[in-house]
Amino acid sequence: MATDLRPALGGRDAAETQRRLLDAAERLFAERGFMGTSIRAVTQAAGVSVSAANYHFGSKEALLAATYGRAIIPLNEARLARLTELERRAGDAALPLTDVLDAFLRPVFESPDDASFRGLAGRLFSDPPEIVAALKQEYFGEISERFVAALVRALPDRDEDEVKLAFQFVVGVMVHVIAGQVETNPTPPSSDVTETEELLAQMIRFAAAGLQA
Amino acid sequence: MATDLRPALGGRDAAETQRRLLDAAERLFAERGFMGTSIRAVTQAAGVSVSAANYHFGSKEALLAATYGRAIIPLNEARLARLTELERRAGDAALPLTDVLDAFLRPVFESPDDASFRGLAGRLFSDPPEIVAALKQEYFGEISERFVAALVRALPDRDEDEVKLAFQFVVGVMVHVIAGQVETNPTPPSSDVTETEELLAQMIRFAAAGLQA
DNA sequence: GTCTATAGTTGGATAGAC
DNA sequence: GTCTATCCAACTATAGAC
Repeated sequence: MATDLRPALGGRDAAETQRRLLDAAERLFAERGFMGTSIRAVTQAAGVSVSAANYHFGSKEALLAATYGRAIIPLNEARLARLTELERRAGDAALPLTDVLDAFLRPVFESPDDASFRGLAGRLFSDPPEIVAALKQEYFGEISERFVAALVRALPDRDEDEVKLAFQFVVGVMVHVIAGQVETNPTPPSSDVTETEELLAQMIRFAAAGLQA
Repeated sequence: MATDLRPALGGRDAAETQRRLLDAAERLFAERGFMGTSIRAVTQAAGVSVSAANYHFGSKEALLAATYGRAIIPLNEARLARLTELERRAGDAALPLTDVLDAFLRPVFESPDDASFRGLAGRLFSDPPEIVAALKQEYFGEISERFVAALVRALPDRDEDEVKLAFQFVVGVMVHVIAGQVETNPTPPSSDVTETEELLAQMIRFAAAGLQA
């Protein structure tokens, strides 16, 4: 069934090969970082040949860039859509602080099925700068500016430089969580979704209090 | 002058070679991570031969362990000394929250002259687990337990699991800052020391508010 | 204690057959 | 479009001279 028409010639479908490579790359780059991940490890996990990766993406760095593109563009679109909707509803009034934080954090935690792509976002802050600086600017620069501006609007009485600094603290919390460094103590009857929801609520509460302090 | 008696035979002093290696390793492991740093890069920066590193430390992983030992043991001693003094002064009363946070954070930011060793602590949370898990337990396990207990004592009305979680958020903020990911906007007449002091004060204020929320 | 030289792997990338 | 085979550079670690 489905649309799995194999090409008449040669091996697998090209799109399928690329998808498998990106899936494996996403997981491995997230878990082990760029320097800790070899092309061979990615291709082996994807079940394709080493040269397939170079054919489809050109280089290891280009594979990383493609991996970020696929994972983070939808995430950032979700963030900006939520923020835009908040701004529309608020009109000229101050933005509600916890809603702004929710718009920033929630898409990170509820997007895809598995957690691997979350760690990838964290690597923007720990992989060597010459590898990820451009990607960080591309995928986090605008987001950062938009949300800082929103937080300044949500906290009209606070000094702007202090809000900027506190936003970076919030990013630190987020990165730490998505890097898998936070152990939760789930209260016994707890599904994955309620656990995630609880963690998100705690992060927002922590961040909101810190921003208001 | 001084006690720089060169050994009668052979090249340089062994202790001096080790010091140079540890200095270079500290900086490079901090900046580029374990996988991103080659022994050759370390020995070249230290001005010694490749084999000197293996002779003195045995392997790349052992060099990393030695680097952590030299950098973090004094740091943790300072943290625990401050905490113990706080507990002594408080007697049976609740511990003052901001003082506990100060005891945890201040030694990280005022210890050595240069910033390289700070980043090393951050690598405990971003280098591949099979490399740093044991080091993280060794150099952060006890510290973490002691400070969580102190924070629980400082916040007797708060749920213990929530305090544990919030402590991990504080660690996230700290790691983000020591990893060099936070840009400060220093108000013009600002020396390094007042800038650091200001950053520390902001972190403590942010963390204290989040913990109390 | 330090060096040069080298062994033995593993890495990224490419050529050429199919 | 995919594969096998290969090149070449860089790596960790060690052997052996001094």
